[in-house]
Amino acid sequence: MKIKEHSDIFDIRRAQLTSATYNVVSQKGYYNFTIKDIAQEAGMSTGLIHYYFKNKQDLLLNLLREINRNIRASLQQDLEHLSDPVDRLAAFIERACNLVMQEKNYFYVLLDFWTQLNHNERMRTAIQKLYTSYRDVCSEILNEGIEQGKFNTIDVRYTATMIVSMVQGLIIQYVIDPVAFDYAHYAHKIKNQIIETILNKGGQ
Amino acid sequence: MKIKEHSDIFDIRRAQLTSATYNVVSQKGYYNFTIKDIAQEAGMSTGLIHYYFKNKQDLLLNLLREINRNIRASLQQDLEHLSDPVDRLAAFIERACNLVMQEKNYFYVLLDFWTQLNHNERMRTAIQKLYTSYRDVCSEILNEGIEQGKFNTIDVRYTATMIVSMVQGLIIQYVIDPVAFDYAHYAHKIKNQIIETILNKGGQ
Amino acid sequence: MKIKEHSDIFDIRRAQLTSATYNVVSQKGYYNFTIKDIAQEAGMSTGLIHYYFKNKQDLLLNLLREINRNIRASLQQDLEHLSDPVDRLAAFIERACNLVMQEKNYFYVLLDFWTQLNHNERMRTAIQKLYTSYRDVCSEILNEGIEQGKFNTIDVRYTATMIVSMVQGLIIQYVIDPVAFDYAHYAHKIKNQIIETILNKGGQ
Amino acid sequence: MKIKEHSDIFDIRRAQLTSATYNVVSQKGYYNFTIKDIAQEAGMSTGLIHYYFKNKQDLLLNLLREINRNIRASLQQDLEHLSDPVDRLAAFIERACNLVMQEKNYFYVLLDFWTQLNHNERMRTAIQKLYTSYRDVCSEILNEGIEQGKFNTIDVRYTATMIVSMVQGLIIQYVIDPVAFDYAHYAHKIKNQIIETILNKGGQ
DNA sequence: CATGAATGAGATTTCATTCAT
DNA sequence: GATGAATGAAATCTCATTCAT
Repeated sequence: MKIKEHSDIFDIRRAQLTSATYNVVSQKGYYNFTIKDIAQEAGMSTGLIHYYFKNKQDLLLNLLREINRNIRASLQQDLEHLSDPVDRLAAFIERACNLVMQEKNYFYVLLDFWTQLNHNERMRTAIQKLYTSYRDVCSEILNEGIEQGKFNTIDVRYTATMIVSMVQGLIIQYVIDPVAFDYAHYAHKIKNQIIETILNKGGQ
Repeated sequence: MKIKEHSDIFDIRRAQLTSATYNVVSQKGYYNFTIKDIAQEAGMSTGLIHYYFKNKQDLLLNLLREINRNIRASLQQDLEHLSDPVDRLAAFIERACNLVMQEKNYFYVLLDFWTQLNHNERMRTAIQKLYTSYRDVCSEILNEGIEQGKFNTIDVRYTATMIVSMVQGLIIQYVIDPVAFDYAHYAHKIKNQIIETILNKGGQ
Repeated sequence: MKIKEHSDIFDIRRAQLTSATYNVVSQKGYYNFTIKDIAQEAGMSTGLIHYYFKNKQDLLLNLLREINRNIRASLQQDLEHLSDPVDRLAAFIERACNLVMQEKNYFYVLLDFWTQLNHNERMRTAIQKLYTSYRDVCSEILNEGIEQGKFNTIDVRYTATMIVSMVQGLIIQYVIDPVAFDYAHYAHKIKNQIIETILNKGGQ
Repeated sequence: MKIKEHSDIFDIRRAQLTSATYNVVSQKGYYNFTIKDIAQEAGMSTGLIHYYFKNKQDLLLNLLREINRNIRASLQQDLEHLSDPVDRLAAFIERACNLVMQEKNYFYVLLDFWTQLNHNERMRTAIQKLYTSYRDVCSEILNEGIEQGKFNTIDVRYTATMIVSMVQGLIIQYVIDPVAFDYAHYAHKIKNQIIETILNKGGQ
């Protein structure tokens, strides 16, 4: 009971702080925010943050993992009610492309985390998991499609990697220069182009 | 003479410092290095750095511009002796893909600069220029190919953006996780695939 | 309660620091002291000073305002229990002249602040307020005296300015060269001379 | 010959630097200027300054002495062609009051030097000399006037000190707050008032 | 004489972390 | 659990002065 209560408050506080950290990092950037900023955003004292998180790094690592969880959960949610591999692949691409339009900060914050790739083992692992997951999910869809004779017989790992490349590459160009091209239009176009390319027209 | 000499030393020192900054940022990361690190790397006193650069920001901006200059110059060098659009396109893709293998730090440092997109006007502009340049160069090659009837009649801006997406997307996945797939192989494959796709087989 | 306590400590620390600053500036001069000096004088760490004051400027501005407050309060205290304009004028002059003898540093520190007249808007304003206050208080006394027929009908603003000039001019000469003349004697003399000059002898 | 030439250049350079220092201190303030500022103003290198002056202090001390020389010379020039003590006293007051209107910076720079009173023996001495000189010149005029029966028999040292007080006190109030009163008018008024007061009307 | 590059000490300021309450 | 005052290390930047050329 006691423990349960404690655990509840503990989890709630950690969630509050993670959320506050996301907001603060979105606005001020990964390297320009202070513990005080988090405290103010969360409406707590600075000291309390170190009660719930070992240190700043720990708090940030937690945020990264939370973001990863959210992205994957959201992706899975979008795919789970679809059964046709073609629909699933379309949804996979759409979902990834739309994320950056719905919540641009998501990607900015992720970019900031990338700078830790070389300097923080655990963060590198977390980032790697996200992209591995992308490729895995995509590969799974491709395999299903091939099994069902709806997709051409392609190199699945390579194709999955290329699909992720196209989507991520487009997103990055958009994030760097949002007015350089019509992102929504291009996102739509690559979805069609990808599906067009791998669709087994002679099939059935 | 006098002026030339002065200018020489000034330029030499700035180049030394820019180079030292590149080395230090490569190793320690954009946000973890100090002016003292640069001084030690360059074998100078800390004060001298502020004699040649207004402040840390100024030094970093200079490094970014230098990197941009180098990338573009290197790209241009590789393309200028080729005349056939097919060769040029192949070289464009190869060059971009190879860069990260030859000098992995190049990309890590660039990633670090991306975190300034939201916080530094001038750096954003510099980064945007690089990617605009990528798309422009690629578009130019595509246009040549179409004019010469070697490429299909495609949407040039879109296709250029997609090519850049594929290359950059692949690079990013490689940088995040160098052992997740056989980068060199995939890089080779997308080059062929891209060219295959836009080549006008009915032409001539 | 809670808030009050916090406020108490906050105010106490600020007062301690202001006092420490006064001591340090008195000894080392406005431009030769460091934050570290203040910290040592107050027995605190350097970081704490910036916890209570935004920066060095803020701390100094606060000191100036405190000095102003003290001077005015002390002046008012000396005058409030006197009702006869002649007594009040005598007290006004005496008080001003005595201040520099009781606490010579007061004036040295003020002199230091004067060097900010051209370079710091808020300090200029604070300094101007002090002298405006001097002239206003003096004018008020003169008006009372005239109304009561005890003083000649004189140009009040001009006379007030002249009285302040005589006092301040004497103080400055004393501060510059304390042994050049018998300050106490001269201070006494100008008080009598001023009163003698404006006293309405035909009155009553 | 050689020595003479050397000496000429030496003096010229020192004068140039003193003048440049005055300009720079006027604009930037006593404590905010750098050797580089002086070098730029004088069109020399920073190194050369230390060839002609031992250090920054030395340069400033020289400036103070130069200002003193100028003020005294200018005062003497204005007085030397006048013989009547009344005229001479009027000129003495006028000249002092006008100086601040003609060249406001003069006084600002002097104020800055006053902050050295407690911290620099030689500067204190230089400043003291100026005010001693003021009182001496004034005393001399008063003595002449008394001898010639034109002035009342007054306490000369005291009166001289008071005259200097009135003038300096007015100037300071003007410098602190140039729009608080009509300085030119008040300056004119005190001149008349002073002369009126000490003029021996029963005389002759 | 003259230059200006180079030094290096020192100053302000920031901030993660701790800990007494 | 919660607070926020306090610490102190570290970082950037400034600048008088020196000295090789």
